[in-house]
Amino acid sequence: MEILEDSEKKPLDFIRQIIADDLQNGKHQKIVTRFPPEPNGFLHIGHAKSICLNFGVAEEYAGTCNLRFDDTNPSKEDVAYVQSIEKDVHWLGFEWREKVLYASDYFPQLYDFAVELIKQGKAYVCELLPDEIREYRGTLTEPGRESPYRQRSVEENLQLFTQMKNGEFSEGTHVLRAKIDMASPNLNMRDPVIYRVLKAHHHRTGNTWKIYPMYDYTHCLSDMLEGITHSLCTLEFQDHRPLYDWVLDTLSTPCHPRQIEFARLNLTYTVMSKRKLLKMVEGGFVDGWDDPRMLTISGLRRRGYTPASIRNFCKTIGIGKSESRIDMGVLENEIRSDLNLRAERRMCVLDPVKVILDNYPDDLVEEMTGMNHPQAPDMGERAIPFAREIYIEREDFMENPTKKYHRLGPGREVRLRYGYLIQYVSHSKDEATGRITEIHCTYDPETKGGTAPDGRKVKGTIHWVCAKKGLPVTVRLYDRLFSVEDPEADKNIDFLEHLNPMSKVIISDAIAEPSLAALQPGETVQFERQGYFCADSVESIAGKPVLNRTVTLRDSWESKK
RNA sequence: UGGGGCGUCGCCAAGCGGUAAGGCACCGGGUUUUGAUCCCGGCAUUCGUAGGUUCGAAUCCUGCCGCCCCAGCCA
Repeated sequence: MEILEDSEKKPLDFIRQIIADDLQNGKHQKIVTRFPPEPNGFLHIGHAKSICLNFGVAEEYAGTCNLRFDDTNPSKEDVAYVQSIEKDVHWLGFEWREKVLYASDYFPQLYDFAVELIKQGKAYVCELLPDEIREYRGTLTEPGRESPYRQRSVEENLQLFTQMKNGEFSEGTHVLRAKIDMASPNLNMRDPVIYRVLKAHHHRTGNTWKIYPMYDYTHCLSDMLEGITHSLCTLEFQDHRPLYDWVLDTLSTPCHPRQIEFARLNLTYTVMSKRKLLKMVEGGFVDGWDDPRMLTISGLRRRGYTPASIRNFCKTIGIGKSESRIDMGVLENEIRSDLNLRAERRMCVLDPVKVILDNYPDDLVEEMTGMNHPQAPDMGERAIPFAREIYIEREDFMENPTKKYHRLGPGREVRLRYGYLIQYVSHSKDEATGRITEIHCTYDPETKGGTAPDGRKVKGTIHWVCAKKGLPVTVRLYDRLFSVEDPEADKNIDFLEHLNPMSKVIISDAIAEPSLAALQPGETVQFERQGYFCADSVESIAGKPVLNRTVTLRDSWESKK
């Protein structure tokens, strides 16, 4: 089935308005954006927002978007991350024209620009210690003081910078600083460090460099070198824009990308920072970065989210500058509406209780026919075995049913989906626990398939699985990771205190209709009346899928009762 | 108390001086062999707040209030 994405016209967000204007008034003929992750962690749903924006805008306006790794801090980065990031961006459905780019590819040019800055008298080597630099920087309300090394001659700076490059100084002793304004109300402009000594192994340049450029200095120049027209980043970089512009203006570069900031994504019932995600992984609170409860791209993929649902989600929430927290229900709604169209329907009993049809032949096994998708006959049908003993959901039987409850109970008749109408006879239970052990019913032979020739109506239709032919499966019921909307609301309470203890419930004795044995890893089906379930891509084995619940079906009964 | 941002329905979000789009949620009703889907209908006299300009303001101006970000040799 075709991947559906809503194509209704949405008003342009403020970034697209700027871009459309720039194109229309001729400022640019073609737009170029970039997605610049640091390879120091896994991508999450928040990155997806940025990816959809940058690659999306490029697609919509016939431009290009570069995937560029911002790898200027070798002490935190690793190739393993670049691989997972590339995989995730591809999986979301985006392509980059040129080969993958790296800020580290520009190290030689960045170095030359630094020399140029020194020659202009706009940068100097500072020997203040880290603590001293902080002290000299001043505070939010008091201006900083100038470094005693600020007035060095160009020659001396050149000499010292060369020595830095040659590895003659140890980490923390020398930095190259831009000479801007120690009294600026913007702390980023108080002679920011642009190069530091770092003797770490870099995943791409190895040990050739002993000094590494800082983000602010690197990013604007990398953008410029690639001819980026619009450099889109999150709100916290707003204060950095003057520095971004200063570097490009001071070096009088041939082009000057425009940095535009937008609000990052926040969702209810989760946390988004890399640091906190890392803490959950390292603390063993989740089963790794791709735990289906994690809102990492790899976690969502394993959970059963589709690329289209994530792209639609990003489209729905839009782009703006106000900080917001999107209701998790919006994301869930997107995956439901996508899966509703494409997932085949199946039956699976999660909490089985046996039903015996007293008047059904002892050794007969019939084949019932179920639609793979009631609204899409072209998706075909499958056979479902039926016999005297079946399992139904424990919650589909009630000893003393209320008026609104229209499932099985004393005196009740219900329909077994694609099966027969059955009539309650008796039930037995464990007196000690009150737990129902068995239910006896009779079936109406005239109602095969579920319709009564006399036209009588039954209120309830329940799902079932043949006891003899059913396939035992392991099902994991995943739910929101946290039990409160904003786990970070109270600064005095560790966010981990709010973990939802029921976020992962493993059911090892569920019983599914036999056709489920054919489910391939990564494939998703709808268990009727329950939700969408995806065969786990790493733990499923041939003929025996392990199922992850992606999301439940909407349930208006749950809220009514 | 320095600087930079943000404040439109429960949650997002259009609106760009001419009299409040849309989505999610929610509430009704219809269809239904999934209490699902689908379909119909309802849901801000009001735009943080107080003034001002104007025939006319959510949109322009001023003050006030609230929230977020910034003092890494992280990105």
